[in-house]
Amino acid sequence: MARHKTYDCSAGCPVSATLDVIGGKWKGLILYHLLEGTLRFGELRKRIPDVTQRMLTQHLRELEESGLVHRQVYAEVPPRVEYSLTPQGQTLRGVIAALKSWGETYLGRKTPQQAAPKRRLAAVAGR
Amino acid sequence: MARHKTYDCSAGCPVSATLDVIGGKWKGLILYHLLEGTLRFGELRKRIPDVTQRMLTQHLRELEESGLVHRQVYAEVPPRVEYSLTPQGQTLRGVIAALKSWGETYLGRKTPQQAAPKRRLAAVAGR
DNA sequence: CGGAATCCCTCGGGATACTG
DNA sequence: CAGTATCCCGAGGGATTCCG
Repeated sequence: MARHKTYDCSAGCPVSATLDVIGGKWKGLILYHLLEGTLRFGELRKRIPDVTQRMLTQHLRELEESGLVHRQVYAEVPPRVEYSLTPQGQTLRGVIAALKSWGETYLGRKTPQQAAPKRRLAAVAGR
Repeated sequence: MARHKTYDCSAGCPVSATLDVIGGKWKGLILYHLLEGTLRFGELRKRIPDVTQRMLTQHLRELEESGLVHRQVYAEVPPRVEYSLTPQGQTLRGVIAALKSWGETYLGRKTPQQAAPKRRLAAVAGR
């Protein structure tokens, strides 16, 4: 999103800024897996089965532009490209951990499907 | 309408699950502001200047469906609707705090602008 | 005041094919 | 293996208007 979305409340809302950086459809997963160590392009694909190669490439590029991911190309045949987190990327560990932790609790809690709040007869109250 | 994304790696990736819930364009901000207390619709709009009423309503609905936000309607004239976090929504405090904290550091650090890693070596295609 | 309903356009992102 | 390049569609989201 680095260059697409343009709500530049960049200066005012760090919360959004962070979400903008890690909020892509697959960025959270990519970062999560890279936190465990360096991975080749193909390895990332295996770990994130549903991502298309196009999206994986694109998101990796954006993460690279954001300074979170390092891309190491080896001049070999066949080609080899390894992705790893930059020092700055490593600082996301706590954030990702928080997201994961909360997500686990959330998923576990809502499993039974929380009946949709029927708003047609909205709850009314006086005061 | 507009159910959020539906990549149901729901079981496998809590990180994505969380991002799916708070990753909307304005959800982070909405949650952030609601963490400070109950707010009326109009008050939220003022705090998030760039959001349109349509998007604000839509995102609030999704957050409500996710069980994070409570919507309290008062049968008055003129109408009054107050939004607040549910107990479950409150559990996001730590997550939002982490996002905010990281974002502040990130924004501060990248200010000098980390020149794009131009790999325009063989790249010819422009547009 | 706080929406709901319409219109409409952008662009995220999937599928597929080709390449160094 | 690790990408690029195209095509293309549907969701996301802005602006505007109408309503209880």
